Amino acid sequence: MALSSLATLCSSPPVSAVRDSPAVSNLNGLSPVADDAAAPSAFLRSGGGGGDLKEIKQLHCRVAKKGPTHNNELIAKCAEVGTPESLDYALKVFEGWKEDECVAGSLFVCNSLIRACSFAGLGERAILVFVRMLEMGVMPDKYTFPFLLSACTKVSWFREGVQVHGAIVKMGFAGDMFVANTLIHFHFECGDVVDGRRLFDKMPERNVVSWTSLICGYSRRDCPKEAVSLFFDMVEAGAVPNSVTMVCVIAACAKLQDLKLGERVHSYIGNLDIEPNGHMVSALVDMYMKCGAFVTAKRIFDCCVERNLVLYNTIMSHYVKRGMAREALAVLDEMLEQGPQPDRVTMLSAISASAALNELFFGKACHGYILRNGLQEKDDNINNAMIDMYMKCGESGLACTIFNSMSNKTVVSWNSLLAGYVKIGDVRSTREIFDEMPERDLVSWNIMIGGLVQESLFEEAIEFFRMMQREGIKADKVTIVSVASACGNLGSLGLAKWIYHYTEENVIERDMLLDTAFVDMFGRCGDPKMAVQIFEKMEKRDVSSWTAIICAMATEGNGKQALELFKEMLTQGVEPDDVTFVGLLTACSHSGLVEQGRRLFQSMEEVYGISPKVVHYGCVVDLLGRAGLLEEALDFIKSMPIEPNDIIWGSLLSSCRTHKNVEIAAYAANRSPELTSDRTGIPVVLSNIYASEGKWSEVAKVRLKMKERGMHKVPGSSSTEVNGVVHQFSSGDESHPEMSRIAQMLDEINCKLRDAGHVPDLRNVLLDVDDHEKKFLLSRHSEKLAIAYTLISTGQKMPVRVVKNLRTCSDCHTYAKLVSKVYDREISIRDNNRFHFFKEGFCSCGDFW
DNA sequence: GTAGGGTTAG
Repeated sequence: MALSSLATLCSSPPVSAVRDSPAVSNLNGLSPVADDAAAPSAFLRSGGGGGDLKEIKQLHCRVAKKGPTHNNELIAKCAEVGTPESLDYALKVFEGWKEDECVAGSLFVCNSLIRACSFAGLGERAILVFVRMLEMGVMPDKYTFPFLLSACTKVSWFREGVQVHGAIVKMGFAGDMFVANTLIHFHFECGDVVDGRRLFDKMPERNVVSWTSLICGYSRRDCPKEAVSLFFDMVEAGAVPNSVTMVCVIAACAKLQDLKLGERVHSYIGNLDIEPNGHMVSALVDMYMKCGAFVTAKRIFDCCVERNLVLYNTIMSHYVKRGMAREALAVLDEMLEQGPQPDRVTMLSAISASAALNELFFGKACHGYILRNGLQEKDDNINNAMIDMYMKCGESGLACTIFNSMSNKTVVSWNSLLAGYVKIGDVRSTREIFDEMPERDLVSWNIMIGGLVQESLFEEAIEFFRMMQREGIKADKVTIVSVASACGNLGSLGLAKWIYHYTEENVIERDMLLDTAFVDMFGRCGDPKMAVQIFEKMEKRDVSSWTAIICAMATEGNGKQALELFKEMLTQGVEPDDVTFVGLLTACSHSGLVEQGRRLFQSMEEVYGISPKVVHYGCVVDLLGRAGLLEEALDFIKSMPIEPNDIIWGSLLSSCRTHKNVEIAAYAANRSPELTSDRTGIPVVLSNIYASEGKWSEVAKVRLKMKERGMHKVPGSSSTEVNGVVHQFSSGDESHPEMSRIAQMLDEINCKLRDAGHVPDLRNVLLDVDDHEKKFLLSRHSEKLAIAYTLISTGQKMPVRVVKNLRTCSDCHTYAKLVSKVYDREISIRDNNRFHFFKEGFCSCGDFW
């Protein structure tokens, strides 16, 4: 942590506003001992201008009786000082001016005053001066208008600007190049691209500023392509770009995120012999960062000795965006030691960095600094960023205090709060805020949908997506990434196809992230062909894209293909991450590739420097257990350097079930920490193992234990989609409206299967009842209900797709195989672990799962 | 005298 920064941030002299701050009481308690002497002087500087105003007043007293000429002197002095106070003072003097006091030189003074107002960003005062000078009969000249118009532009006073434009034309100054240049700028800032361009085209002669205004205008109006192409036109036309032109065109390249183009434009700086300045360095660093050329950007930053505020802010914001929050704070450290005084943009990055690092202490220090310097006044962004920071640091109370104190809550303020509650996982508050919002935009919906997905409320996420459509909000790629994830988790191929077509029909921008989400979605929905098709068409693929396709292969049970893809990924120079290994190990496990799995696990740390997490150990336990190597799996667990969790023991247990090993099962169950927690997986599996071996007294013991702890078994449930409607069945469920037809069908299937030689495996019934009852219960497993319903509700040869919440039992597996043959239907069952594709009596898993 | 870089939420 940047301690010196903290010390400095906390030791600045407080102003009255700090006392009213919600955070301040805490901050005062936390602040290191104030040591003003150690703080950089810039930090202690007060507002400035107070002394100058005193000087102005003294001057006023001295010249008061000397006549009108001296008023000029006084106003010129005010303009020179240029603070709001001094300009107000000038206006007051100006107000008292009488017409006959105007003398030669007054026009010059008025122009200077308007110029000063424009510089200070005080458009209103500039207009006042202009109106007053007209009243007094001081006629403006061509020097009056550029600053007057630019003052209007700066404060977005477009109505007044249009009036000024009228005055310009009436008074005959429209032909002046300087005035025309300002008019171009004004029109572009109004959003009036066409008129701006027309003005440029009509100019009889142009200078570098004319070109630059046009290039800048296009770039800022989100037409960076036109901006860059105009730059080349300009060079072609023989006009010589200067450093301002370069800044504008570099900014346009940054917007395009086109590194090649950026480098080409960069080379002009040397070729045209343009002296590099601070503005240009900042623009270049920003451009290279936005184009992903981090090393080049960093080199330019490091080489620059005279680092100005914007350059620091640029590098800081990019560090934060790239997840390098510590580095961002190190930059702040350097600024506080030697550099320019941090401003509101600096603090926005500092707050973001605090939020990313969960550094509440530092965040509060930033809050204090912001209040002491009044940076939060008139700046909603700062307040919004602080809401975000406090929410991320777990201080929802402080976040709400800031939120409630804001007089001008924008949709962004609401969204920041909303996103904060999503991050804590507080679905109820999120929903309440969402309902309470006076206005919702695309981001609000995206936060809500993303939040529901995060909380595994996939159906609700889809429902919100539909609601969003009904309200006429057009989804973007961020929405679709969340929705695709929801579809993938629901495993509904119909929904997946629908959302995919929605994206194509609505021409929603595709990027690597979205394509990767689609690959993942189709992988999970049992359409690996589609996943591969999308993957192959991708222009750029990162580690997540490769991982998604590897996982798709793993889910399908295509271990060999998964390993092939991994090889290809390495050839293309993409480094695997820990998630990639989850996919690879799962793939090996599902395909019985024990040796390959062992080797991959070994290589994780040795070759790729990735320390295995619990989930990877779980995969290996699964790999060994499924292959029947239960002793080795147990030894492996015993040798783990980290504490095995419920999932590890659960995985071993379920292998014990498959391979009927009661001893190891009992051992594992007793080691599992879950028996003392309130989740149910392990006791259920254990009781199932005892049940399948007919050890009913043991079953009763485990069940009693569960009951005492208030646990209950999660009921098996399967869903299937028929004509776009999802039908849900739970085990033994008779509530479906078409239950009598389903029962009839179940009987028919049972007869046909019996004729085909199928004997129900009654060990799958985990209750102590007679065989007749067992047969009945077995025939009502949820996947069987779903299969039967789909068979009677869909046409011949239509595939049957079932999604199950638990692992499918061995009887249902055999059942599905035979149904696929007897009824000549392709059947897929996605259980909580993988896909099974049944066709002509065989399953894609090769009975290995 | 006109034109320029960095900005919060998904």
